[in-house]
Amino acid sequence: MGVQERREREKHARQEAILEAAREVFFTKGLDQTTIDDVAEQAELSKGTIYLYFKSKEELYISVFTQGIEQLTQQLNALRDQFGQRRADELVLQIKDMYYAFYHKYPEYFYIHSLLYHGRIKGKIDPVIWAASHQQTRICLQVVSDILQRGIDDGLFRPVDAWKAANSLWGAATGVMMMLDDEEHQQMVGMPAKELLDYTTELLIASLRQL
Amino acid sequence: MGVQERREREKHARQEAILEAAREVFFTKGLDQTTIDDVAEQAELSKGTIYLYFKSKEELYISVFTQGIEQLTQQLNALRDQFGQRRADELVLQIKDMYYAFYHKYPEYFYIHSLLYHGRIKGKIDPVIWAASHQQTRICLQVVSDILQRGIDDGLFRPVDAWKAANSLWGAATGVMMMLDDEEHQQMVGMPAKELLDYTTELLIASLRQL
Amino acid sequence: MGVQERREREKHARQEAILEAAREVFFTKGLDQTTIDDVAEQAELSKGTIYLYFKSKEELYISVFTQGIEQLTQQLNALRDQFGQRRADELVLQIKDMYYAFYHKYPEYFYIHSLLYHGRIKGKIDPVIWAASHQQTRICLQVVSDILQRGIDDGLFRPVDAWKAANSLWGAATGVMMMLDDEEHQQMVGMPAKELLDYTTELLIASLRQL
Amino acid sequence: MGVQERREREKHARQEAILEAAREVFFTKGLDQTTIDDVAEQAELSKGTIYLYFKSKEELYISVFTQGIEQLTQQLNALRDQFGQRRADELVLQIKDMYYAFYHKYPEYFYIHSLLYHGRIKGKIDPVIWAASHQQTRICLQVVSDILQRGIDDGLFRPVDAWKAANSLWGAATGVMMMLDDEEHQQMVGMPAKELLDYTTELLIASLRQL
DNA sequence: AATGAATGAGGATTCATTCAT
DNA sequence: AATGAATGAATCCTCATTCAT
Repeated sequence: MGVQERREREKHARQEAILEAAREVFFTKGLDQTTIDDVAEQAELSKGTIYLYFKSKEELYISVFTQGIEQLTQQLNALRDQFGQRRADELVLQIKDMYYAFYHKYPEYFYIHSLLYHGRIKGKIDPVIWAASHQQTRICLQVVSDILQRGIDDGLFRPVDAWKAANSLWGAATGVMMMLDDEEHQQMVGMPAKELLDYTTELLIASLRQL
Repeated sequence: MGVQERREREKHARQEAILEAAREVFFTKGLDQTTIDDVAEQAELSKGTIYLYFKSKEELYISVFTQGIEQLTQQLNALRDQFGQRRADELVLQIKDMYYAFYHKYPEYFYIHSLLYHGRIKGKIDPVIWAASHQQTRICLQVVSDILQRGIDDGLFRPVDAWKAANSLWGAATGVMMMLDDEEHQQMVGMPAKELLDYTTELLIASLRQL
Repeated sequence: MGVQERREREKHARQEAILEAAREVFFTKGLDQTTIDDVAEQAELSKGTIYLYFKSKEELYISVFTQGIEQLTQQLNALRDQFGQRRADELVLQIKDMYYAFYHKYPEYFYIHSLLYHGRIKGKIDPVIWAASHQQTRICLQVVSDILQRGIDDGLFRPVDAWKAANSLWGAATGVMMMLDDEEHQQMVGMPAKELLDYTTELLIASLRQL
Repeated sequence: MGVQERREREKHARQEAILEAAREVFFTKGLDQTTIDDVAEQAELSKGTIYLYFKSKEELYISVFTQGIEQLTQQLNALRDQFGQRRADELVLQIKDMYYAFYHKYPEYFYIHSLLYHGRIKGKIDPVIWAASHQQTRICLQVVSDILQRGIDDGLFRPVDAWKAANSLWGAATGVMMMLDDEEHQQMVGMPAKELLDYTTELLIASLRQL
């Protein structure tokens, strides 16, 4: 009895360890430039073992991605519980900072779009994993939308389409962060990513506010 | 004498043809998934010929990128000439539409950041070409900035930092377009990219306006 | 004491079960394309267990082969007991039908020659098992030879070399059956394997008959 | 002009050289046990070059097979031209010897059936090449059938179905040769393959003869 | 006896780049 | 200048076998 449980636990732990190692290398080198050998070495396991836990390099990659989004979702859900205690505009700013911290830890997450775009990944992974990944993103956006709606209900924001505004905020934030991700680009612009992000968010929120 | 000129002309024309072919395939498959054979076939040339004109796959890729930005720059410069005839806020909206059209034709341009980020490209290309690429981007942003400044001077916009606002607009626009680039993501959001772009731009400009 | 016997029995039963499962997959996919995982799954056992009963994939394969030939031998021996009741030419026809039925059930047995030929197997299996496999084949041929000799003694067949004729019959039967084993080849020839087998046997027996 | 011709010639010569090298190793080790490296080394070329001429290991294998059958076809066609000069039964014996010589040089050709049987090959090769391979086999059988028909028309053979008899002869010959292909099996039987082949053919022809 | 996680050698295939013609 | 044949390093994935539990 206990044996099976322990095995289960160990198996899960190993899977987590592989994901952690994979994140490390994928974020350093990108999907195409990362080899399974790289991941195996980082995880201090043999190549074959990686394939015991993940069917292909692509599935491993998307799993890393999904896990990351899950973390973000958890944070957002925790925030949701503070609905009663804070004003909606404060919550939005908190989300922004949360998102920024996430971006700093997992910048690669933003580049996955490029791979989706070219169909580089789609055909090679389990549809279930694929769907889960999309679902997570939806949940993130939904939390933002709910918060905005709350602000509207409270008379803090104008009666805009909360979902639309949430997507605007999310997209704009992503865009400015990505733009300043490149070191040289940042020097050209002459300000840190955080500053531009704050500024952009400020502009958007100001627009949403009830006059 | 005339011979040399003709040669020069032909050489340039061929280079343009290769760039055109390369754009076609790079945009369809992405850098890593594109082979030189793909480019050669598209250009109806032999593999070896490609290497007569470009030192490596990476240099070819960045050249495509640079050329694209050049086109955008030209359009923006043409706009600059209308400074006297139109209001700054109208010009900004025109730039937005121009940028959207550009994005529709060359979505890949947005993904190059991912490659820059991983250093996938930098070490393999001629520094001169590299610098030119950055310079082009600066010019684009400068035009937007100039237009905003003009709006401020005209009392149309609040006295914000034009350069900062230009970067906000550019980054936000890029972000929302990229976000809705993925077909499935677009379905999840439930609105076309253009609509979200228009909405986001509207919000930002409203914020900039003199009350 | 009784415990040991039961253990012995169980062990044997399990070995049989593995052989049965192995036959199933080996005959479907061939030696090289079959994995031990395939066998384990079919047997509803773990990979490791297979290795408790058979030293290697090759030994398992040859065991399957030997077991099949043993079945054929048993049938042939049963036939031998009818020596007194039937004419030799009738017995030969019965053997032919028996062989055809065997071929239908175990076509793979004919292909093992290819593996023997390339030495693909020899070095990897227990010599005892190997010798047993050859011995079985000899027994089959001996039964046919004995029947032919009986026909000769009875004045039914011409006084030919019974062993030689037995080998002719066996080889020819094998050849025509294998030839029509391939679906497309069969379509090309335009007749079912059984028909060609009957025809060929008829021709050979006619030749052996006393005029 | 001459350049293109020479290139063409060289290309063909290289392809032939690869086929020759491939035959060598395939016949020694069998399809599954042969690596492309083996072939490349034998051909004194690099691995990549092999793939320049053949799409996959399987296609190379079937090409070797087809080329072998082509040789046999040529020999058979040459024989056809002697129709006027020799009796049909003599021609059949000549074909038998020709087939035996072929078997001695290319024993592997007989084992290809095993690979066809398991579908090991079919899905991985160009249908055109595949069809050609079947077509060649048909031609071989047709020549034998034509000769038999000639013998029937000449009153040398009984009025049997020539196509059916041709398939019987071909299959039987293949079967006895394969059976004695294995060295140990041959020792068990106690006679060389040629002797059993001659004997079997004799029996079959005797059966076909007009009494 | 049974399990199944871990290993790592092995092999097919691809593709950027070179170079002789 | 243009070609395209040749190269061989690189990489994904498989699977027979071992071994600790």
